[in-house]
Amino acid sequence: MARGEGRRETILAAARTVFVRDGYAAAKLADVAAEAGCSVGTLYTHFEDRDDLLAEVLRGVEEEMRRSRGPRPEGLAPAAEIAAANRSYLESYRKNARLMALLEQVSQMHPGFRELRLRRARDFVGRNAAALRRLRDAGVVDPAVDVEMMAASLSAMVSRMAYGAWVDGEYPDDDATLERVLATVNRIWWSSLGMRAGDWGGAD
Amino acid sequence: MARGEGRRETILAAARTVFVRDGYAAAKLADVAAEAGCSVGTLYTHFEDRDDLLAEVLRGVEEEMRRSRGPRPEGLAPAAEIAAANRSYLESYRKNARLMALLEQVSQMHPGFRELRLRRARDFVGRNAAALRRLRDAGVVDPAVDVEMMAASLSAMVSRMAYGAWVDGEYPDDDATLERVLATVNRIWWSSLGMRAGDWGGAD
Amino acid sequence: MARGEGRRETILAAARTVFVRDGYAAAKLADVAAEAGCSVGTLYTHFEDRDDLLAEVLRGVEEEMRRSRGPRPEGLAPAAEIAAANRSYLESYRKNARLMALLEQVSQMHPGFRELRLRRARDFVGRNAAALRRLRDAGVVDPAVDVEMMAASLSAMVSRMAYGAWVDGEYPDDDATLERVLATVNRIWWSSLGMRAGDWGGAD
Amino acid sequence: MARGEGRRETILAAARTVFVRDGYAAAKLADVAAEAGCSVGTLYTHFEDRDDLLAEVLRGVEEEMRRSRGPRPEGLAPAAEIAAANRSYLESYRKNARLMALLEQVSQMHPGFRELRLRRARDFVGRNAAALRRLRDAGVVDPAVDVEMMAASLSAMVSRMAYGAWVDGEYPDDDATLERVLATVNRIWWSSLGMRAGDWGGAD
DNA sequence: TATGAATGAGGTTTCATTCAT
DNA sequence: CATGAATGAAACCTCATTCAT
Repeated sequence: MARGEGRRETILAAARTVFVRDGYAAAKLADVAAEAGCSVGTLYTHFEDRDDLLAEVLRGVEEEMRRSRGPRPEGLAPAAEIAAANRSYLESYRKNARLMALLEQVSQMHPGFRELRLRRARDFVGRNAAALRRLRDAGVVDPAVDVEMMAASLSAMVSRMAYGAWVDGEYPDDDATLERVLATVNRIWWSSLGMRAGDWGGAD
Repeated sequence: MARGEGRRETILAAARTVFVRDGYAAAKLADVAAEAGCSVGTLYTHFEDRDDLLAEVLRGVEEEMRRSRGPRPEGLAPAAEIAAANRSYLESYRKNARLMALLEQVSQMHPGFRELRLRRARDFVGRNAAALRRLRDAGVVDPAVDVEMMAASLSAMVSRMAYGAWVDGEYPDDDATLERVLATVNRIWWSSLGMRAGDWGGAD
Repeated sequence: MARGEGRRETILAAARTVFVRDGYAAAKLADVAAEAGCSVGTLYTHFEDRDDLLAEVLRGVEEEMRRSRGPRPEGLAPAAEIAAANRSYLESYRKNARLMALLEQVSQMHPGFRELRLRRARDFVGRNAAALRRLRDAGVVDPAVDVEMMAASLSAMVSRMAYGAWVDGEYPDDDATLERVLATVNRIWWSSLGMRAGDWGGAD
Repeated sequence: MARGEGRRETILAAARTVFVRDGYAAAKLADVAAEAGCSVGTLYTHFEDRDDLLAEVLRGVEEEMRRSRGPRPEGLAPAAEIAAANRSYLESYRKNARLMALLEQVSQMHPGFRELRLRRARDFVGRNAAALRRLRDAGVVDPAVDVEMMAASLSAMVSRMAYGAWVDGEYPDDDATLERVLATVNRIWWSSLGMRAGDWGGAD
């Protein structure tokens, strides 16, 4: 119906809906077409094949998340900066939980999807590692610390907690849960970096 | 062919090989039968269906892991106890990484498999929470701490690091990587519990 | 191959051929496809599944039979009306004997098919009961008669004789058999309704 | 367990239960073995194959029915003799309705089973034809009547009504239904034979 | 560009039958 | 005679992809 770009976007939105709703294995192109209000043949006018369609969906999400995350805030205290990054990550994850689950699922099947997930993870780890390096250079953190591995570990903790909370549904899906998770991971971050309780005041 | 003594075990081993090698979706019963040296029909003499076969494979791994993990060691210092638990978990994960990946993959498809994974996760978290409670009652850990959430977070960190190391292959698959990961997560555990560096001496 | 105009009809005809020739259990979709000159997958473009295909075949026959039977003729003497109805039923049955046998067979397996057969039977009985009621109200038939049961019995007789003649093949499959059966069941109908021989003159 | 004959009878009883309960297509030898308390292999010690087992079951029922029906009663008035035969048939059918349905079902698949059913039907028709011939020779019935066809028709009526009542379940399954059916078919019999109402008094 | 009927490869599942113990 | 694990042949059904209109 709609021309050119509009049609492509419509299909992407429909595919996102269907893939997220039914999972990778159960999602059928016929359903995507129905959701998009076009025929299956049309899908092949705009996308290579089933996996290409999914890849585009995921690429779109990555873009979206990148946009929603602003630049590193200036002038925050280290503790506050960490808290802000964690909050941003958790909120974003909560909003896109079904998609993150989908990404997790498909990343085991095709190397292409795996790269997508790893890129996202490395991006998060990388930014955290940079923050750690700044703190180390500022003398806040013990110089002997394995910065790369610590950034990876603390990042892994946050992302897996998000998975547990909003994909596995291990806790009630409400704001209180987010705050509780956030408070805990923040505390672990700070203490791991050698910050004393006094440094945290009102940080969150 | 065989008299049916080890038949079931033979099939389980073959299924483990094939499922791990090809992934859930691509694994074919014909390949399992070929690997086991029996006909496809025989699989149905011992298992309900394809999913039952996989479930038994995974149940077997759970059992195996449970056995490989001995009882909680007596008389260790808290820091050493934590280190021992983490080492045990990481070593076990490393040995069964492909299966853990498989479990991750299928747990998104069938609730039954999901329960299997969550049970394993909750078991690990639960034991860690118990350890935390002991430390809190002993006055080592700040009484204000959210024990459940902290146990969950620290456990999540360890398990996700294992996933990154041996499923994603983010680091070289050697003993040095295991030690590096272990040192980092131990340090985070200890500092999160308020232990000072002096408490750790030679713990690992 | 074809453009899908008569595709559905082609498949229905092929299915009818195969189901009638091989019976419900032995009929294979591969044979239906071969007979229809299309691939097996195409069957699923037009029908839910194997049973849906058979149901549509049977529904088609029902329709066909309904059309072949005109409205109740006006101005016939009661005896002649009965004779006409019986002739119409027998001729129709003879023409579709294999399908009636198939319907009999499958109606024991799936409730849906059973309903199809019972609907057809009840329709025949119902029309006969209506005729009986008219004759009772006109004083031709003894008012004490159990109209429902008598209509059911006389209908059962006609339908089972048709089954014996053209499914079981108890008599030669020729026009003389039809006339012989018809003469006999007509005579039973008439005498059961208290009509004397004089009423029948040349009725048939 | 039991020796020789006893074992064979046990299996036959089990097979009867299972075939009647599940129908020909759904009946599984494994269920028969379970019901009989033996292994599947044992079934093959006593019977050729699945169909042979069913054939023996049906042959047993035929025997049983033959025994339950006594010799033609002496000294009854014709109307009463007819009524007695009809009652006997209907009662027997009602008792074995599930088996009659099974026989109907399988008689379309194998000629052997078909012969079994036709033999039973012809037996009933034959006895009725003999009665008719006696009545014709005694001058009760019009000599012009087609005795064979009339016997077949009236027999078909009775048997199909029994099917409708106790296989299709078109009426309540109680004694009143049996009496109602019986009264109706008797009346049709009698009037078809030219007997006047006065002849029937208390016949039933 | 859009359509949607046609394709067909391929896996899972069932169960009567056999035969070594 | 009894056992029951092993067999393996079939058949249904799915669905991504194509291509004539």
